[in-house]
Amino acid sequence: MLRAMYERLAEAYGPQHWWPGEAPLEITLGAYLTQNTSWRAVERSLGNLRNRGLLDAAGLLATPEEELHVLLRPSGYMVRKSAAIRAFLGFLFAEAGGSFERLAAMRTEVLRPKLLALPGVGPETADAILLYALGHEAMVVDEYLRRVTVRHGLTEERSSYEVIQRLAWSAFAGERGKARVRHANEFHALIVMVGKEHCGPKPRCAGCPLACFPALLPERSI
DNA sequence: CGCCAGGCCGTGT
DNA sequence: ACACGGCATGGC
Repeated sequence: MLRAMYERLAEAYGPQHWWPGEAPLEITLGAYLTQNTSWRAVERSLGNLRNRGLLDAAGLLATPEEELHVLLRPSGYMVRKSAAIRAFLGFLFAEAGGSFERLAAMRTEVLRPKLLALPGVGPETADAILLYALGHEAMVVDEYLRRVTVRHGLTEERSSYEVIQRLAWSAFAGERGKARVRHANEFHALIVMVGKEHCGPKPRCAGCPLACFPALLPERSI
């Protein structure tokens, strides 16, 4: 079922190739800043950093907290996000000498728990960093994917992150290695695409590429 | 004005 | 383990 949805979305929206050529630092910052926040607001904050030449790990770490608050203000939660980003940068230097390449060389099973132990990093942020900044085999689960699976009768309303993640991976059971990474990358990007347009708190099913997938529970509105 | 946005955390049960 | 409120700002 998930595989069919994936292919339908890919057909409808085409290749997303999220964050091609973007530096892993900027991707990581985006992963933090977009928490419960629109991407437009995130771009403003990233623009502020770029204008100050602060898309740089060492430079960011040397930036006073209060200045960071001002720069990150447009994307909200500035106190928490500033502290969280600084904590990550400290981790990056302590663990990998400030090199994303070296960080990426760590095994996922080792790295993921370390990321989750950082302040402001939950499962979605950890997996987004692993997948999009570090190229690991990670599957990102977000509110949109949760709604899609619930509204199609595939998961319970209160399913855990892990349950939804396993279901999502079932779309790529036959894939290995780089192909798996590529599919996970596209899958989350496509879910966000369809999610923004059709999967808000109130579903907007008109014109949705997934509308042709009948809900397994007839009384549930999709 | 009210609701929402690509979550996470501390607290109380 | 799970539910709930708070966190900040901007768009519509």
